[in-house]
Amino acid sequence: MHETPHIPTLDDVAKVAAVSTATVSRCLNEKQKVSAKTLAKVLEAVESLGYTPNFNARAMAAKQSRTIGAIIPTMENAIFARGLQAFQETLLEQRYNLLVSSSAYQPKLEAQQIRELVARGADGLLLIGYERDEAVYDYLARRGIPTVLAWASKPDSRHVSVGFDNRAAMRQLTDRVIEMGHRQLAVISGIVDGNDRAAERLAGIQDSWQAHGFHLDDLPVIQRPYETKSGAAAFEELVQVDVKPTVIMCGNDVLAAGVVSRARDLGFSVPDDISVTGFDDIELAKHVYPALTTVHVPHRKMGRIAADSLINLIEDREGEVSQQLDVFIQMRASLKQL
Amino acid sequence: MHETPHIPTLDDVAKVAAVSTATVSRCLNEKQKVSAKTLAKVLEAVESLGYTPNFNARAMAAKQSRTIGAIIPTMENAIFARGLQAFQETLLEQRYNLLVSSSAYQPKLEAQQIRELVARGADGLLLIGYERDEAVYDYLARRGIPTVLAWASKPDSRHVSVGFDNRAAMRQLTDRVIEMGHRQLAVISGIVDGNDRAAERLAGIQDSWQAHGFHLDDLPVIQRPYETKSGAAAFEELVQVDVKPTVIMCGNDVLAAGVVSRARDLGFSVPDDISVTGFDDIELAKHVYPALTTVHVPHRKMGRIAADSLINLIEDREGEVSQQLDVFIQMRASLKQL
DNA sequence: TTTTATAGTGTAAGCGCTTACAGTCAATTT
DNA sequence: AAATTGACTGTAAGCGCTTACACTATAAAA
Repeated sequence: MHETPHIPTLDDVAKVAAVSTATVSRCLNEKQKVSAKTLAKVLEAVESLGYTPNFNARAMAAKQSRTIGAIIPTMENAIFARGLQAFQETLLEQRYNLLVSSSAYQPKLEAQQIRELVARGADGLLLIGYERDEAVYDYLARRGIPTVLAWASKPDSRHVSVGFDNRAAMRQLTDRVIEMGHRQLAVISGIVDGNDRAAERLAGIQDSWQAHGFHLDDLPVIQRPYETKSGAAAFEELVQVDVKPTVIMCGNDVLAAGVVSRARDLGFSVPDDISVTGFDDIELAKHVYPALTTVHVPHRKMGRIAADSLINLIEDREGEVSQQLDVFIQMRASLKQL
Repeated sequence: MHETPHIPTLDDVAKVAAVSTATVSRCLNEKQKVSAKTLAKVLEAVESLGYTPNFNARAMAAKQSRTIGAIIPTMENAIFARGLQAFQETLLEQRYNLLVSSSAYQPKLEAQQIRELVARGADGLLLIGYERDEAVYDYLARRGIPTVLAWASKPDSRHVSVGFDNRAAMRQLTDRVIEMGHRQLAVISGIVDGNDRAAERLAGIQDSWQAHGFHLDDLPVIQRPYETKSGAAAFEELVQVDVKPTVIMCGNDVLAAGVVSRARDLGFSVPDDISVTGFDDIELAKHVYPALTTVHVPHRKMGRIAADSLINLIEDREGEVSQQLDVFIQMRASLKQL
């Protein structure tokens, strides 16, 4: 394929510095085991040759890579961006590197990416949500790959997770909505199939709805992918019925943003004609107009804690227990008292 | 650290299938060189053992990794998300994998990440913008690492780039703004230091401003990081002067979104009291209110072409020339004729 | 039938590193 | 002075894979 210019190796450095490869390796990884004189000599050789260690060789020989893999459903909207950024920053502080890939919400693809990352020697994995094929967990267990599940929480499960209770949070939001006088709800949920967070959120709404004595049949629900345009389209469907909803509760802020803008384009006033709620409290939620009432999730905190837990797990330290974070309802203009 | 369960290797597979490791390797990589019978036998062994190839070993032995590295300034806002997603999809189609890391707009960190990815055996690199230390380019050249620069375009340079002319685009937008009667402009630029895209965009505004016979001294410019809250804060500064601007041109949509919401919070009507423009046409631009007049960048197309170019480069095929993509001005409500 | 391809397989030499182990030598102890 | 220690350093055996090369059948050609 390519002209291969000579790339300096440990051997080259060793030769130039007139020491053994073992010594060079020590200079790079365990300075304290080497005399100051040797260290200087070696570093100079490294410098002059422009040597960079070959990561693959190192990982293979050392059987650890200081690399963490993360697989998120999508990079295309900001749902995971903030948490992941914090996750990465925390890892970096501890000299771990992050490899990210995205699964496009497809379990098959996710499973493949997991293998991919493990094959790459990831020391640990960050996965979103807990619902996946048992075979995947088996694989991870057999390989002894420490794994943290985030963005969801299942305290009773045997996996360590750092997240929040999607269901309870959504139930709480729904309680609030109903308290505020709304009786005609409509729901635009994410696609629940293969997405436990979406499923839990929907369940949370239903919990509240039933607890208030209403019947599930009277709760219109449509499922759509997490994209603003899906939210927009769904809105049009929902308002074409006889009894218009007084509030549309969305599975996340992205859907809600789509709803709000389409509503405005169609001449509806939010929240005077119709209220809208979201979930996640991403940037977008503050900047659409009217700003979204939503569930605030401490994304950065979650990312940070997930990183710490994972590293603890990898380094066999204590403190790797699951954590359930608190979320709260962020009231903004898109939801109105009736 | 961890109990190390036995992880099956090529040797194990070879033993179980009663063939040599070379044959197993062929079954995995060059099926056509192997008899159907052997293939079946081997695949069965692979299956029964739950074998997954060790990536590091493979990369080391084969001296190629089918991995592309990308370093973007940030994952935290959506500027790069869409293009990167398309980039990844295109790579995947050709069986290349993507490794992403972010440099937080710090050249030093970027340089480090470049070495990191190269050390990991990346077959090629995607970098944003062209402005970086010559030493970095030297390093890349010495190692023979094919590199594509995106989100910017410098046709005369020796590097291959897939992007658009930030300066010309912003100049065009500014021409439009001035044509629409605006004479009191104010600019919220990104931080231009170490960010050639931001610098070019600012230069584009200045080009137009001067071409229309105005003086640079009369063009208030402030630089802020690409965050909505910076845009919001900058807005407050800009309107505290005697002669309020009739339009605020922002270095990108993120800043503009911040401006628009803060303006509203402070009781300004956009665009009646003040117009606002952005750049990039990310999702956010459509969903803030009023929607942003901005420069539309074909992010997905750019990502796709960048991927194709890079692969061509790596595989020494033709067609790896730089491409400059067309952008256009997307008029929306945030900019008003005076 | 003998020669010559050809398809399929095995052998073994690395790829660039880490690290157990052994060795050297000067500084301390006894 | 001999023995012990400890600080450095070197030797060499892998880590799990790919691939050049050699080899063995079998089919095609002569």
